[in-house]
Order: sequence, then structure tokens, then C-alpha cells
Amino acid sequence: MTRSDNIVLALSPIDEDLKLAFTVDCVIFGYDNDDLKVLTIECNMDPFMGMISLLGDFITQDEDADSAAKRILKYCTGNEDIFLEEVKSFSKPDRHPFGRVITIAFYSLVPISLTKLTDSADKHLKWVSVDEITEMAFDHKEILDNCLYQLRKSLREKPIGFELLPKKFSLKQLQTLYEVVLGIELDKRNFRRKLRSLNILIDLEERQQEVSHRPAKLYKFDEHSFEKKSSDGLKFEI
Amino acid sequence: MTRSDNIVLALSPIDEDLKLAFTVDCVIFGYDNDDLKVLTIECNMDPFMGMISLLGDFITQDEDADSAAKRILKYCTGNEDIFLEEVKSFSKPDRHPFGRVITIAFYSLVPISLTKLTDSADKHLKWVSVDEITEMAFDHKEILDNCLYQLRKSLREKPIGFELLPKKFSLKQLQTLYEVVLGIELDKRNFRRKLRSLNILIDLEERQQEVSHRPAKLYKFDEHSFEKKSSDGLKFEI
DNA sequence: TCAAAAGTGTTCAGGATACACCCATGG
DNA sequence: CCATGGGTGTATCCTGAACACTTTTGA
Repeated sequence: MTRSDNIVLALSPIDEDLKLAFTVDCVIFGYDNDDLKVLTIECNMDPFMGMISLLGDFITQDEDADSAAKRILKYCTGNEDIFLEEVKSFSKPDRHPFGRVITIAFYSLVPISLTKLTDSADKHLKWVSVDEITEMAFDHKEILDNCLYQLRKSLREKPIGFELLPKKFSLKQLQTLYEVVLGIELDKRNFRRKLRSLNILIDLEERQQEVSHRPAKLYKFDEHSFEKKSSDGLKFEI
Repeated sequence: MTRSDNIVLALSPIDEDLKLAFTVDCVIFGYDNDDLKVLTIECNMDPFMGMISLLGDFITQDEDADSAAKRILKYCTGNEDIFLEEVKSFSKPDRHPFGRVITIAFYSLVPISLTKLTDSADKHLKWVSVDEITEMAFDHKEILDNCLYQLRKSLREKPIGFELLPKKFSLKQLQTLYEVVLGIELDKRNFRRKLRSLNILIDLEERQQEVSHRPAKLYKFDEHSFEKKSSDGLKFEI
């Protein structure tokens, strides 16, 4: 996979008569330093030259949209086992200057600190704070906005916040994540009581290291327990 | 538009080299006689000959997926102003026997009693109870299941139940709709109090006619009031 | 006057919210 | 011993759930 996998550059899978192509675009959200970011690549195609764009690629003949998205994630991070959710399609006839390019948007979640971008991808990619993004190539800003909306919705309905954090995290980190992504303030005691009552965290009996104050206890997400509770009809709601 | 608009029959927009085509499929939900139904068309293509299928069509060069879905709705009902929500894409490489056909699934809601199927569509189409459907052509049963799931979710989060009822309806009708679609029982008094507190119904000061018991009061949905409340952050939740 | 469905209030429990102080650690 | 962030409990309010009888109409 080369840089030409940026759909901006790869032309071959576009049928020249119908000018029809089918792609996926991934909004890869990362979280680091109490900040929500998106993985971007610089666009080198007029009229969007120099603007940032999302990671996307054609869907090949032998894969479905989901697999294509996973392939992009693996290309960027070397990892396939990443949270991924389909959001919606974007298919305005004039959305792409090369012709009819219909795309399915996904968003995915990674903790930036644990995510080494692969060598091949590294030099082209950039994490950009969501707040700082005012425009993107193509209709990618619109795609980002839709995915961000969906992320916020899902974050309140399903326990996916953990996907953005390191395996071990403190309750404070988790709370800040919710506050940053949702753009709201949460009460510390109520937040903790809520999570305690959900019973989906495992106390690791460990503490933060090398902090100049009382170190926080560390937890991990109890995926197994959640799956069980979930099928019993647990209502996750923050 | 002819019957060949059923994607099963129309071949031309499939590129013969790439075998790539792009379609929409509509799960058109209708409600009648306290029963949730889906509009279907008989499939006349092997290996699905005789099975029911969803209403679908190619996306043309000058429309987006949404417009294609609306076009299908207009073809079937003569009406364009119908509730429509995109659900997800279906893109398994082998999902269609003719080649690579990627589809975007939508569901829409109509009150069957108010929906005259257009003459051209009428003879081919059939309303089938959701409960009775065990198999469909292609992966349409999977599409239906996904759309039904999404309908149930949205029905609890947004005031869309009205889309399935006549303009004027009784509270009993509305409650039964929720009970039928969600497959649950609701308490009459709690349900009515809930609706009262939401303040999104207009009392028409009218009553049912020609029923052999005390006639129920009729209401209509106050779309304007809801829009206002919604932007003020009303949490609709049933 | 009967059958059939419409319509209405109260109580209780559990979850959501608001709120302030002590604790542990490193420097 | 001080600065910094970690950690905890209680009182109140509100919403959701459970529950039974009276009213109106047509036949």
C-alpha cells in the first residue's frame, strides 16, 4: 500500500465510462493529552491541494466496506482489532472532482499513546485536534461532523470510551475523556458512583507512578462482564 | 419507471468489466389494523424466483442515495414527503448474483390506510406482515432485520410513531402502535401522562365516529411545537 | 341495562443531581 | 508542611412503575 491509496490519487478503480467508484472513509479518532484528535493526510489534488483529508480507499472486488475500513486501520496502525462503527454514506453526485465517487463513512477509536503509526504511513499522517479543524478536502469536514455527532451519541449509549484510553486508566482520566468529547462538565462523585453501579470496571490494585501528588488507582474495562450484562439488558447511559 | 426498476431485472447500470453497481433498498414500513407491514415485490430472478424482495433501484448519475430512495417512494406511493432514514450499507462481495452490487438501506414509514399505491406499482407490490417474513430474496431479510432494529431504536428516541398513523389518531391507537412495533406492553395511564408532559400533541376537540362504545378523542402531532422543544433539548424517550 | 372501550390519580422506589471536606503523596 | 489532585457520603428531587375504578357511548 502506498500513498496512492489516498483515494485522491488512485484512479484505476474508477470506471471511465460511468465514472463510478466506491470507497470508504475513516474518521480515526485518537485521544491524547486530554484532547480529541483525528488522523489526517495531506491532500495533493486540486482544488484541495494542501488541505487535510480523511483516510480513505477504494473498496476492492473481494472485500466489503467493513473490511476495507479495517484494511485502512491496519495500514495506518498495524492493528486490525480496533473499534469501528459505520455512520452513513455520502453520495452527492458532485462530491468528488474525479467523477462519481460514493463513500461509506466509518469512525474508529484508538488511544494515540498506544498507537504507533506504521513506517509506511507515518510520514504522511498527522493527528489534528478536532477543535482546530475548520475545513477539509472534499466533503470530509461534513463527514467528520457526522462521525463526531455519532461518536458523542454512542459514547452516551455504549461503553466505548475505553477504546480511546490506555488499557489501564484512572477514573479521573475516564471522566475527563467524557467531558472533553461531550463538551460538558460532570460531577466527580456522581460519575464515580455511576461507574461503580455499572460494575464494568476491574480494580487493578495498582496506582499511578511518578506523579507529584496522591497517585490514582488504575482500572481496566471488564469487557467480559459487560457483554454478559449487556445481553441481560444493561442500560448504559452517561 | 417500470417493473424492471426492481434491481433484479435492470442490468444496464452494472459495469460489465468491474461488475460494479450501486443501489438503494427501501424497507417501507406500513401500519394498518394494528399490524406492522413491509412493502414487498416478488422476485423473478434465479435463484430467488418467487421470493419477496425489498423495493430497490440503482442510483442514477445525477442523484444521491437519498434522492434515489425518495424516487422509489414516489414511484410506489406518488408521494415524496415521507419519513426516511438511512440505516447502513450492505456490501458483501457475493451478496448479489449479478456481480458487485453495493446497496444503501433506508427505511421509511407510511400509514397504509392513507397510502394509495400508484397504478403502475400497485399490481406488483404487496404489504406483508413483518412477523410473517422468514426469508427474502438476496440478503433482504438481513436488511429488513437491521432496519427493524433501527426503527425500534428511533421509535424510542424520536417522535416518529406519528408517521405510521393517520393525521388524526386516538391515544389508544398511538399506544397500540408502540406496543406492536416494540413488542412490549405499556401502562395506559403512564403512557398518557408521558405524552401529556411532552406537550407535542394537539387536541383536535373531535371524537371517533361510528364506534359502538365511548368514542375516543382525536389528536394530531404538533410538529411545530416539537421542533421548538427539540432544539431546546427535549429528551423524547418512551 | 349491558357490553366495550375511554379516561383518570396516587403511591412508591430508584436514579439523577447538587454539594464540601479529608486523604495521600512528592517536593 | 504545603501544594496538588485523589477520593468519599448525604439529602433532595424527579421520573418511572405499579395499580383499579368511573364514564360514555351504541346496541
